[in-house]
Parts: sequence; C-alpha cells; structure tokens
Amino acid sequence: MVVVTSLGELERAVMNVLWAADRDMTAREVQDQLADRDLATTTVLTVLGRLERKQLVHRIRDGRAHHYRPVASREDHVAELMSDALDDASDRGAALARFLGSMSEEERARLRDLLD
Amino acid sequence: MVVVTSLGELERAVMNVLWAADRDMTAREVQDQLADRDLATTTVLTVLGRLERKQLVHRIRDGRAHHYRPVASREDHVAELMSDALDDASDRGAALARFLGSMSEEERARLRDLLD
DNA sequence: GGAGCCGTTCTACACACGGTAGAAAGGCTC
DNA sequence: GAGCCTTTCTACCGTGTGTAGAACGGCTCC
Repeated sequence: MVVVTSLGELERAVMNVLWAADRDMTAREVQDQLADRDLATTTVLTVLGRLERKQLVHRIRDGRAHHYRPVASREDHVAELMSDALDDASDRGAALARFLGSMSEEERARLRDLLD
Repeated sequence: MVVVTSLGELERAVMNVLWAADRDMTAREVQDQLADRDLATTTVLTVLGRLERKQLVHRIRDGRAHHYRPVASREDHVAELMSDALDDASDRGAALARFLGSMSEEERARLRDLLD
C-alpha cells in the first residue's frame, strides 16, 4: 500500500473538483470551477502538476492541451487513507473497536450489511 | 470531531515512544528511548511542546521537571484518523465498502465479531 | 553560600511544502 | 506575421518541522 501524502487546501479543492466531475477536465475547466478563488491558470497548472507528481491524477494529452483525471475515486482514496491510518495501530482490533464506537448505530448497521 | 493535524517524522517517533510506554515520561526519558537519533534534550522538549500545542500530549508538572502523557491512546488516535478520512467521502457507504475490500478475510471476520 | 547541574524557555536557522503567479516558449488561427 | 492558448520554468512567501544553542531559575553539595 502506497503511503498517501497529505494535501494542502488548494490541492484538496482541485481534487474535489475532479472527483465531482463526471469526465476529465482541463486546467482551464478546473479554474472555472474554482472561480470564487480567482486563481491564475498557471496556479491551477502548478497544482495539477504537483498532484500528478503525487500520483493522485493522470494527465492525458489532448491536442495542445491536457486533460486531468483522478487516479482513484474519492471513495477509493478515502478507503486508502483509512487503511493507512489503521496500519499505524499496534492493536488493529482495538483501533477498529474504537472506530466502530465513533460511528452511529445506523452506520454500524450499514457496515453489517456490507459485510454480508 | 477535532480535525487531526498531520505529524512530522520526529513528532510521530515521539508519540510512538509515549504510546509504547506504560507510564508518563520526562523529556529525558523520551530522549533515551530515541538514543539512536542522538538528539539534544532541547530538541525533544521543543517537539513535546509542539505536540502539546496540537493537543496530542498532556504536560504534568512534577517538581522541577515535567512528565508527558498522550492525550489519547494510539488506538483512539488511529480511530480518529479513520473517522476524519471517512468524513471526506461523499458516499460513506461506498468508501466503507472499498475499505472493507482492502481488508483481509480474517480482519473482516474480526470486524463482524466486533459488531456484535 | 558559591559552583555545578538540570530542566525549562526563548530564540533561531535551515529545509521542505504549499499557495501563488509572472516570464517565456511553442504551436494554432486567421 | 500578430495574437492567442497552453504549457513549462522559475520564483517568492508563509508555515511547519527538525534541530539546537543561549540563557534563566532552582536544587545540591561541599
């Protein structure tokens, strides 16, 4: 399991845009989705480059421009973060027990369903 | 739920020492446990101070010196990290499903037991 | 009661990372 | 050929982390 690096605020925002989209996006499109931040295009490109270096996005050449695609779904990413966290426990069972304890009863029920 | 800040390498090592101990420790004792790193006492104190700022350790005055104690057990901490990760999912059920998928069958069985 | 010794606090420096973007280059478009 | 996009390169700043010296305030012990 690859250790997941931590993300900055903007990096996270960019990943959220990509995850929310149902298709690959160009830097410009990501920028448009983050219009409230009033970012320069180069800023978005820099961040996308860093996310590529962290292997969180793929870059696909499309003519003159590039399209970006998350390597994993948000849920896969979350699951990986959870696994990495769990790997830090010396007593995995105890950690899982604490984790369950922090969940709602509904969610525990959902988990039971998922386990079948 | 408090958002858990990320830890540096040395900070993590110090927490591991405190978690592994069965009692509160002084900076000097932590330093001894990390003897292979050949750290100055002040370095350990600085790190312990930062961990206190992050609310990961408590500092208890004991005469001239201080003793340090983890605020939460390693397993509680791990469970919190897992919860925080899960909170990032837009589809918690899907994320949980992926998480389960990354576990071994034995561990899933253990989880089933824990859920009863 | 002065000399060490010990633990603490303050301060500092270097490096890495993340947010941010300008300058410049390479290639369409017209 | 003049613009216009998109990318790449480079850079700067703020913050976090690893690291530790300087200095201070008390014990201890002769």
